[in-house]
Amino acid sequence: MHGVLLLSKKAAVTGKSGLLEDMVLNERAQLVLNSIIENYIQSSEPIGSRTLSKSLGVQLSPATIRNIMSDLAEMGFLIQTHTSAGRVPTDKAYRFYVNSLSTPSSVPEQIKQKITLVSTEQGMQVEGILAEAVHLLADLTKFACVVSTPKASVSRLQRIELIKISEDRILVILVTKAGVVRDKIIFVTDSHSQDFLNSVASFLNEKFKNHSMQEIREKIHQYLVDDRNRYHDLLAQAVRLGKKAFELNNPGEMLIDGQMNLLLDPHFDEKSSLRSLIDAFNQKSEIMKILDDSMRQKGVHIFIGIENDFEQLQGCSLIMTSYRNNQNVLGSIGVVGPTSMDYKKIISIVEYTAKILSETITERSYD
Amino acid sequence: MHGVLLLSKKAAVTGKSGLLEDMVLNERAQLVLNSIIENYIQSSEPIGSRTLSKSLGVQLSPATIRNIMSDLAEMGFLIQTHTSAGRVPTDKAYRFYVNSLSTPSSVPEQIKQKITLVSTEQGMQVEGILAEAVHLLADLTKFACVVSTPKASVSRLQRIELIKISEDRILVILVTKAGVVRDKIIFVTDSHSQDFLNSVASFLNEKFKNHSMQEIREKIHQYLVDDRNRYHDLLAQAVRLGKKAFELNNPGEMLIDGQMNLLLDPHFDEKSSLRSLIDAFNQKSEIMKILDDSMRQKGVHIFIGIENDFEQLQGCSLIMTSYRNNQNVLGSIGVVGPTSMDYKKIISIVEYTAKILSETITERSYD
DNA sequence: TATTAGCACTACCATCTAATGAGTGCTAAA
DNA sequence: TTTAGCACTCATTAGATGGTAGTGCTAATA
Repeated sequence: MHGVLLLSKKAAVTGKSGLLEDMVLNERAQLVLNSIIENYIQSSEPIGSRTLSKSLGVQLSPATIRNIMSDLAEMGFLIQTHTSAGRVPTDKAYRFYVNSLSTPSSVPEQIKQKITLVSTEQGMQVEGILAEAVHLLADLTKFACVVSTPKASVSRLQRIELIKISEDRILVILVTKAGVVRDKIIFVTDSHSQDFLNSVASFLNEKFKNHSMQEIREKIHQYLVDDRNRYHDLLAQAVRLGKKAFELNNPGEMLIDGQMNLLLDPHFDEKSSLRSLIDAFNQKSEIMKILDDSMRQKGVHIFIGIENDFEQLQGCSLIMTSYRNNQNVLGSIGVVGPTSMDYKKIISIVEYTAKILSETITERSYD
Repeated sequence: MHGVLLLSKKAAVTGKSGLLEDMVLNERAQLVLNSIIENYIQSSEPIGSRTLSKSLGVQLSPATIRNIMSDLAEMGFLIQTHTSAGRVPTDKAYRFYVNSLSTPSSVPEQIKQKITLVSTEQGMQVEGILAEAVHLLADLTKFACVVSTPKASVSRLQRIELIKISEDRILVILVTKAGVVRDKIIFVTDSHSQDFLNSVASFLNEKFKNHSMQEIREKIHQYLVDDRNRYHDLLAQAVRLGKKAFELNNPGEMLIDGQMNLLLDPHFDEKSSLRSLIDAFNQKSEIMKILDDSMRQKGVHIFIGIENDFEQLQGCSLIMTSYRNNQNVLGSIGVVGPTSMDYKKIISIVEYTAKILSETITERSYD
């Protein structure tokens, strides 16, 4: 026996029990599986036992590997495209692989250098910075990338402005602490002078500065349920206008970049999967949901294949993470790519980009 | 001879001179050429003389048509992909075809009904309306569509706000008459109180409301070259801040939608042309140039194949037109598609969409 | 008992061939 | 001037073929 180099050879592939249920793979099976996955990520072509035997660090004959592969296939980690083809990892395999990536690999120095956001120097605001970040990410990963704009509701008020546009229209400008400027039109039934609007605005600013939009909406609601006759006219009007001004308007937006990168990927060259992708990106609301979900928990979120709930994207993997300023989680950013992506690399790039993005936006915040 | 149905049969295909130089096509040649183009737009496949003979309204034998085709090919209107293939129109042919479309065909009623912008009802501002318009256009044409955001320089000032963010940063909010809200950060060396900024803002508002950004910049420049000691402190400061505030910052942006539609088009299925397209859309500045150019002149602009200066897009045709409010031309909107697009249909849709967009934005303008 | 060599088998792939067919150009007849 | 007829070209398609990369199984081996 060659001793050291050979790994433990217990019952076939699974752990000591030998049952498939556990899905506890012995060391050697793991080694083989990981090697298949990494090879496949590289080549995008089915991996055969002979190829693997060579590329594998350990000395194992093709026949042995075939046995292991056969077991792995039975357990659902591998499939064959046809009888005499090599094996291809399943979603389950990628999940196993990703879970086994304990130490988050660090970004190579030369890529780190590329991850810088320059738009901030040009007096650009949050949206511009986000656009740059998502473009950068698309460029580095060569996949499609998405980023959600900061949720207004979590952000705190820096300032509100009311500008009279016409007799029945008022332009509301909300500036949040996060550095986001939102504007919208509200319609009113009776006309107000700009002076009056200024008073209302300064009242609202005084009252609500530093409060989150959510809080503000609640407080205003409180005012309204109280007997409003107790308040003098200005206050009553201010509350009424404030209600409209702070009403949740836009459901939040997202920016997409690099969609077309996916087309160069060999995995999406069939027409059917292409169409499904196009549909997916047209239905922004679904992607938005995934982005929103990723906001709620810390760390990088990985959806492999069918793990995401959006059918059209179930041929893809998503790597998502949130970005924040020093106060709040603001939104999330991530990539959409083939399930056979280089997870190690992509995860680290997404993570690092989000980090830089967070730093940049924190710098830009108004606290 | 059959008389009526047969068209004039002068010397071959060109006018009476028989010289190719004129490029004056006789009626019959035009008929054939137009028919080839329309067939090809429909089928995306080379058109043969037999096919044409059937689909043509006039009674002409395949042989005769071959003669005409041969002449047209010699004149550069048609090419063959290989010796025994049917003919395919060249850019020159499309140009001829488009020029001969005298009466702009009207949009079918059922498509007209689809061209409505609803975002305006949700208190959305110009950018939102533009996003909806370009999305709509992409959906109707099934090509890639672009729209440029309103140029700040031509638009007139509705209002400026200055908000103190920190000791050295001021948030400038510019509201233009066109309904565009732009924000940016300016950096200052010495700190100002918010009260002071309010005074400056109200001074600037008073002084410059309804002036175009261009004018404002010029006036401020004038103030600066005048002996500034003649002005009291507020004025001097106002001018200095105003200079920064009104400085041209962003070069204007554009929104793209439906890029991926192009992939379903049979003309872009080769990898090479795909790559060139991806590059094209990554280099927004070049497309921006074309959009800018289309702003300067009235009407619909059509760039067929090589007619646009952007090499990466020379395999495409662009249909562009401007949109406006009741005061100014604000930007332009259009589609990018294969040279074999259905010009009649696309032109009319672009035109009509731009019209609706203009109306919607005019409604939204602050005049 | 685990591993490996050997072998039969499978299915894809690239290459070749021949047949098909759409389309042309030319020529001579109408 | 138009058209019918014919020879010719060339892409596309369908079979046929040999090669290749892979498998599963079995029996020999360490």
